[in-house]
Amino acid sequence: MDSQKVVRKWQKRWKDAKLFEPEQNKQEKYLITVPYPYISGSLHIGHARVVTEADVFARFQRMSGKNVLFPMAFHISGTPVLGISLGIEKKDPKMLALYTEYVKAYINDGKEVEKIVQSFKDPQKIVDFFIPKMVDEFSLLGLSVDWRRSFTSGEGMHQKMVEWLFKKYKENGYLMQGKYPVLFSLTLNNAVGEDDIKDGDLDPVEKQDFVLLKFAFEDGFVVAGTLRPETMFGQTNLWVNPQATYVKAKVDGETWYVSKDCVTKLQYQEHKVIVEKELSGSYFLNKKAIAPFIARDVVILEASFVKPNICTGFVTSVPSDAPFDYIALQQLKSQIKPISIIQTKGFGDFPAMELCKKMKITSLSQETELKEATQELYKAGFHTGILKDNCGRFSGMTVSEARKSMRDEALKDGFGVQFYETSRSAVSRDGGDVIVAMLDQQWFIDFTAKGWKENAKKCLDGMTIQPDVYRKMFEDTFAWLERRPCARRRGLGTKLPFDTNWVIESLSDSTVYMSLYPIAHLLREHKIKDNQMSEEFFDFVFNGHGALKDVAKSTGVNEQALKELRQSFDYWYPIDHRHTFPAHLPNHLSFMIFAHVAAFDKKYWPKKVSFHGMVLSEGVKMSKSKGNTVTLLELDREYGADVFRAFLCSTTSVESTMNWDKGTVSHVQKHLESLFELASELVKSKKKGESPAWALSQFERLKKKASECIARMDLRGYSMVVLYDIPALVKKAQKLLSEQQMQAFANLVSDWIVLLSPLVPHLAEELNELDRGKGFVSIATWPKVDEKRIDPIEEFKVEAFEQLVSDIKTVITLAKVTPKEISVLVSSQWKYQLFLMLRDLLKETRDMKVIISAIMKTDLKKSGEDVMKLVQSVLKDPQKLPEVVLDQKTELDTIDGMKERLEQAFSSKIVVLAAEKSSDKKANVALPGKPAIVVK
RNA sequence: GCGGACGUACCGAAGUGGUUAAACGGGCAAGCUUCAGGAGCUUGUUGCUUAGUGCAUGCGCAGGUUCGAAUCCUGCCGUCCGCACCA
Repeated sequence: MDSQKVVRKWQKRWKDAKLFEPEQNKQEKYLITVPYPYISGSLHIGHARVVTEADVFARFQRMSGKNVLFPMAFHISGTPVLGISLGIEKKDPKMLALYTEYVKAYINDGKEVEKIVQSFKDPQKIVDFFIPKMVDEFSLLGLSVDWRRSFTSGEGMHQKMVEWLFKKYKENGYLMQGKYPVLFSLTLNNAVGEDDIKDGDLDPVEKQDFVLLKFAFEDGFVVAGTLRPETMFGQTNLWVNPQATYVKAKVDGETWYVSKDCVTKLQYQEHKVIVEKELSGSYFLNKKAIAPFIARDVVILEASFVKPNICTGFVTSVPSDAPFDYIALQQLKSQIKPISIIQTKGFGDFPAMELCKKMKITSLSQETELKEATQELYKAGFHTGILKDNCGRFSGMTVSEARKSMRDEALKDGFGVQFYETSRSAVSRDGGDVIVAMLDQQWFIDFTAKGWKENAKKCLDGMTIQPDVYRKMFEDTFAWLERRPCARRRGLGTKLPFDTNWVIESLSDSTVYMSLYPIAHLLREHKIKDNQMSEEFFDFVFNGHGALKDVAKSTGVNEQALKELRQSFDYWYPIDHRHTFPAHLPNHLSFMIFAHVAAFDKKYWPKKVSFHGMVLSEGVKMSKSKGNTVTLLELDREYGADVFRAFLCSTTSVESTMNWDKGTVSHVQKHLESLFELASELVKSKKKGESPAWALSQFERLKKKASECIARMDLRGYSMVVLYDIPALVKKAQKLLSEQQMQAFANLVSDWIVLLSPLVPHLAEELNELDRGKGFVSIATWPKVDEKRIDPIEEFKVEAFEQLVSDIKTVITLAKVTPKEISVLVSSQWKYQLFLMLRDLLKETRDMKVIISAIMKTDLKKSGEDVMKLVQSVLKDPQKLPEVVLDQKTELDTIDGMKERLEQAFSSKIVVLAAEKSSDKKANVALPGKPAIVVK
């Protein structure tokens, strides 16, 4: 079977038949969504997981009689696309290579490739190039997506809808403005994100919150920064780098001494700085300054580890708790002794000294070890440290309390100033320095606004969360959500409608975009212009607010169109189901809930979220550098959609990790091929007739299991049944049934094909074409389970036969004989009576006394001793009691009926007897359902 | 540190108080089949033991609740994730 050909054949037919383009009707609807993907190049199997799982489930819902809408759109907001453009423009070799490779996957002509890559200097060109490719690639998976309703977050309808949302936020008092520190590129003169910073993804840059402390020095202050104000009672000296350049400057009217590099940073953090003169670091050597908190003279010593481009270029020294300071003093052979200030669990008076000794650090050149030691002490101190008696009014506080109190006091009393610094030195993609800048008037979403969290909680309480363990995480997230910056100075997206200098940040603009799915194609059809999609417009379409006539008048949209839009929205909304990744929980999904409760009437709040697991390739995370990325193009070429779908769903439960491993994938591929052959064989051989009850019963049972599993989105359980259990049953039937019976049994293949359809739709369509010759199995009705067909007794008889065969084999092996005659001795009559009684009794009690006394009241008493033994052993090991207890006659007849097949199987004479009629001592070991076996 | 999840065979994994734990998939081994390869089929894959279809052990470790625990509770060990403004 040529998978590519089959995939394309059916996808074309589905498309031509508009099979997955639903409109509102009288049926119950089901709107299932997945996160819209961000464009970033070729799609790979990581992207494929969420859509495939959603698709399998969507197909099942559709076949179960619901009107299912599975739509998809594309996200282009934010800075990553800009980062790509910038990288290409600045000829970043990595970026060029990456995108050349992406484009090459679609375009053969080398010159054309280069031309396209160069065009990516314009971000819109990236969007225009990749989106059609993404649609094609997703389609290759066989998704039942209605592509008519797709849009990007850059389109007018999306932007207008986001504007509407933000106006709602504003009206509700959910927005506020304030100061906010951001990473900032001096050359780009703009805020930057992870994507704009060189190696920002590998080694993320954070903003660290320092306190600058002022040390009275000459006519002003030497200023040193610290992350650990709680250690200030342990200060012994200051450090300066004599090789670096410093300045004397007026900062907000005071005279400060700081490194030259610090000046710009101070300016970007809202300080007024006028440089008076430059000074060498050596100017400060061995001079004294007065340390804050301890109000004592400390000497300024030289230290090469002090970097002028970090903070102010001065560092205050706390040798008791800072490994760098301790080692630096050691190397200087200084007389200065550390002052013990913090009691840290697991350490004595001088943790820095202890740790350095333990880690064998003796020199400042061991920078890596020193950093590690600093980290460890920082952590240990923060979690377990308590300030000692020599720390003034802060004595007895924990480190975390003291850090806050001392910081607050320093800021309040004016000898400290807040200052942000990057966690490492960083440059933007164009090579310019990245610093921390303070933005004024930053816009925030204020989740703490009155009533908002309560409503969000109400929405959550009404939602299904699958699996439910994630509910608590939602609750925790809601609890700690406070204020979130929601707009930036740059990036693609929607401008804040009431402050157009700002672009709405990309997570905040993608919270309610699903609301466009019911109407996107209609907006296009009716040629509704951007400027017509006003606040009144969305109020009407989304919430039914306002009068049709008024809205038509104010927007210029005709009443019929408005009515249609409104009806379509009201039909499809709310979202019935969103399938997504747990990483979205603390941000996107929580924001989605908050945004819905902020802007939509209660009946449109989302109803269900389900979560899926991670994706690995060959046991590790997929990444370009590891070379284990599998793109959807490769997938299509080598395996085809059905193999992926079957592999994903059968090897991985929805919530666990999928590991793409080629060995297993090709097994699945082969399995599908043989499954196809098996099913085709059934289609060809089926004839009217009667197949035995046990086989029908087992098939019905599997059908039931598959239906139950897929209904609760247990895709793995469902896949196992349709891919493995059913073929195993077919093979068993082929072995045990006569030709005529098998031909009759083969009729079940039609149901099987339907059951396969959500999972492997292309293969199922092929089979269906063979079987019925027309129509689409993709929209067939899910088969009903006929409980009446499930017959445990008939099934038990077959199992008993198989068990008997296996037992006889064991006995033969143990007896080491080639049997001429095999006797099957069916248990004595009284044991059936006992087992039946025991089965009922065991349902009520496990108490031996009660059971025995009940049994001894009956005529079983005459077998007294044997009964006791048997009851004891059954109670000890209740599995001895078979699921179904027949009577002696039925068992005899059943086995007698198998005689011929047994004789064939063992090429031996078979004698079937009741235990009572046998003189063999083995007859006693026979139990109901477990006859004794004697080989001769 | 806080919060959450997990720990079952050689591997992935099913089973969440009661019908033989390990279904199912894979690996490995033996046998059959095939000119060969690929593959397919059968059997086996905790230990002990046996003239008889057996017994014992067993779900990270140690306890507890229960007639009965992989499953519930407690403690310990180990692994993973989140703790934000980043899509």
